Amino acid sequence: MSQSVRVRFAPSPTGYLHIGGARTALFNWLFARHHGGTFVLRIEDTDTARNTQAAVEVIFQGLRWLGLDWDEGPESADASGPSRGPHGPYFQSQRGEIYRRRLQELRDKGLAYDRDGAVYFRMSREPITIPDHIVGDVVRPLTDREEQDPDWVLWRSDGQPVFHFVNVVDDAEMGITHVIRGDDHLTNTAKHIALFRAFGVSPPAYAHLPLILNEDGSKMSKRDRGAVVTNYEEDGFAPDAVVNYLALLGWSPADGQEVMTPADVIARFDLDRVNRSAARFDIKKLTALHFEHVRRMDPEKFVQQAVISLSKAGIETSGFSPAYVRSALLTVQEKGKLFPELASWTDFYFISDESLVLDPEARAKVLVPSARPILERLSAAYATVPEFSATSLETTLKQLATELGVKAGALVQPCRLACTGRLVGPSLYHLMEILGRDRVVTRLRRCAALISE
RNA sequence: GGCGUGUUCGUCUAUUGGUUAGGACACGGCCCUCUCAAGGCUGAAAGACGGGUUCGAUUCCCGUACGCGCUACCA
Repeated sequence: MSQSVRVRFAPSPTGYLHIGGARTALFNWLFARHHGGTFVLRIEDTDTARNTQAAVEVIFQGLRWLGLDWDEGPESADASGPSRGPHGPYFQSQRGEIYRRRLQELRDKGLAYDRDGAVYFRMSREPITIPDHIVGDVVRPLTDREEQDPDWVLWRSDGQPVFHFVNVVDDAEMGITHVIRGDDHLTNTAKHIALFRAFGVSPPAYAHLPLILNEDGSKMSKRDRGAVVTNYEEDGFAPDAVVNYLALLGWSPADGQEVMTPADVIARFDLDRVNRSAARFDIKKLTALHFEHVRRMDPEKFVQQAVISLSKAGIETSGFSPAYVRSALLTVQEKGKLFPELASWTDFYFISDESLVLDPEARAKVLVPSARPILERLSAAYATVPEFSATSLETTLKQLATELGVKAGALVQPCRLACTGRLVGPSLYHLMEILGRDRVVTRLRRCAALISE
């Protein structure tokens, strides 16, 4: 079956990409990639009033950010624009002709008929078993209401086809082999199976994914910040980390590996290890995964991304040599911070000695009178140390501490504050080496001068 | 209401009749240490409840409770 797998993600452009939708897209994509199949993107934009081109753009952007590329589907957010693949158009709003033809087919077979201005489907009277790869076989008997009247509307009296109909027609036309979608469609799948049979097409395999809930177990709505994919981009998460985390919600690899690149996930992914129960979204675990990904990220890529987020925070690195920017930023890669937080960890590398602002709280705590001679001695020592390298700076500092009869920490803290304006940050000796002798000495002196006798 | 579906540490999960119920995140402690992290060691922490079946149930069956879904000329 490897060659024939065809799956699709069929979002409705509502103006944002829901995290649950992204997870559905991801599982489809993973399944296709794992089996060497085809991932189709289809836009269900039948609600013309609400579905704008901008709304389609948002979906594209979210999928692209996550790295979920589609093999068939639109190439433009414009519904009448170009597309890729032999089964277009991939916007439902452009497929009216196909739907009308399929409706006629049903009429010809005596399976569709008019009633009250709408067109009804002659539904199966028998219970339908839904074979689901995740949930197992689900028998869906008729409801009380359906006992009376099992038929349902295919085409509304306002001239619009209903979701169940277009969904099945498209899946049949596009040769979809596996329908992987949210749990909320499970019960309705009986209708879909009946329709496939009516068309004489054998239904695809089904896999209904459990839902993603908020941390407190409530349902995620667009009002929840975590429900909207673009927010993760804004908050500075690495997309690979989000993919990794999403994959782990409802699925786990047989080997128990937790930190995985998309390629790692593809290699391990299959439907047989997908859960049946809903999962709560845990931002802390996502963050931890983000740290792991950042730490393992290619340094050049890290620097590139860090420069962008620094620029967004108003810190310009373009005035410095690429080598300087690179070595400065790499001192914080191992910290695994979210990109927007990087600014407050590295700003001291890129601002002038004069505009360095000392954190008031730290200043009150560290710049006590006894710190003045320490800073003076240290600046003198650093002004003349032969080699301005991390190791020699460390040796020098520790020697001075011994000489003064104090612990190294008594020198480290004021020194760090003088150089960076804060008490936390990258490795002190490395940061000073990168800053260079002139700036370190200047900053130490300036700081010493701030302390009144 | 009816039908469907789910329920293992706080959270994500492993385990498909026999385990001291494992891991990860978060949390506590210790070590390391120039800060913050990281890392190492370590601690606390779970099978919703009640019945069966079985020599033996987290695992199979039934019921109860609770959550969720569907029950539309919404998608």
